[in-house]
Amino acid sequence: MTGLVTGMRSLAGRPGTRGVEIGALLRRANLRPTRQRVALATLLFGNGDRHVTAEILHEEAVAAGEKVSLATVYNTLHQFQRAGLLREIAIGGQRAYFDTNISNHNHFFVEAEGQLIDIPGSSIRVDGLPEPPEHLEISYIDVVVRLVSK
Amino acid sequence: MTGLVTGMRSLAGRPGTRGVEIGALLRRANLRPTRQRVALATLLFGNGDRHVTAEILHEEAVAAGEKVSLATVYNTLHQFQRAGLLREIAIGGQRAYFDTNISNHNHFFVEAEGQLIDIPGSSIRVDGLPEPPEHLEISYIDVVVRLVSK
DNA sequence: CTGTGTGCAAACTCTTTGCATAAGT
DNA sequence: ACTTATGCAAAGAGTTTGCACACAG
Repeated sequence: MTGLVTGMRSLAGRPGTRGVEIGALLRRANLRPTRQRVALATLLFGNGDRHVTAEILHEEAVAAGEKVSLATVYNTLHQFQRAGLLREIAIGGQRAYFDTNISNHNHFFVEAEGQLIDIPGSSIRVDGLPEPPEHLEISYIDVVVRLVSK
Repeated sequence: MTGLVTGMRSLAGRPGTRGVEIGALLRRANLRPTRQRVALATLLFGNGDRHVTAEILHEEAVAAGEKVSLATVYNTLHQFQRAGLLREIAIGGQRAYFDTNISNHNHFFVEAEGQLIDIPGSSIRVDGLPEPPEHLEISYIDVVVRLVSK
């Protein structure tokens, strides 16, 4: 059995994401560039890869002076996810994390702080995976490396 | 960089678990063998490895004629987990899964049905893991292989 | 008896939804 | 104008908690 690079199924590539291109990014995803979406997208994609919860993103938007409701943040995160701009990370617990890095990669999870750290997709290889049951195929492989204090 | 077998930190070994030993199992964990705990432990450990949610276990207990409240099922699952008899699996979503197999292993997750399937711990190897950040060490490595219909 | 466990209901957290209003094209 | 998005508040899931009663040792 040969090694497998982990990560999610292939997605449409995401364009460069600085400043003024946010509108185009949204339009390409068939999402109207409303004020709220632009604000959230700017927070998410305007400054490198990020891991956010709905609540964190909402707080940031409010702190930045944007009038956005938490419900809209949830809706928007899911719209972005459907559009392939975000990926949801399963870390257990009740809070949902979204990752702006949609390329092949995995995560360290610092249990004490609920903090996620990227592991480049090129580093980890998973070997020895059994065949999936009949009629099922691998969508993607999640690797979460849990960290605790030494 | 060398390969790592995935799984959780080492735990006190669990004894064989058929029939009459349940009481001893509980006592060893410093948990009084109450009627409810014995009933739940029997459902959990009496018949091979299992993956349950609180709700499923509660339904089974009720179906088996046991008078147990859902709150007690939650309490009991967490007590068992603290005692090292169960492990919680992070599959994302809001439902918490508990696994009676506490040895090194990982999971297929059938997204359509919310079903978990064990992958023996001896099969999977993770290679190429970067060093964790300062002062942190690996607690365990979660590998969840998500499956979808072909 | 004494202390621990249980059951119930209420509280809590996170998330989703329905519907009137607002905004984009 | 026409359609889609937003905001609010309420509902919904899953889970936890407080406290009186019940039970194991």
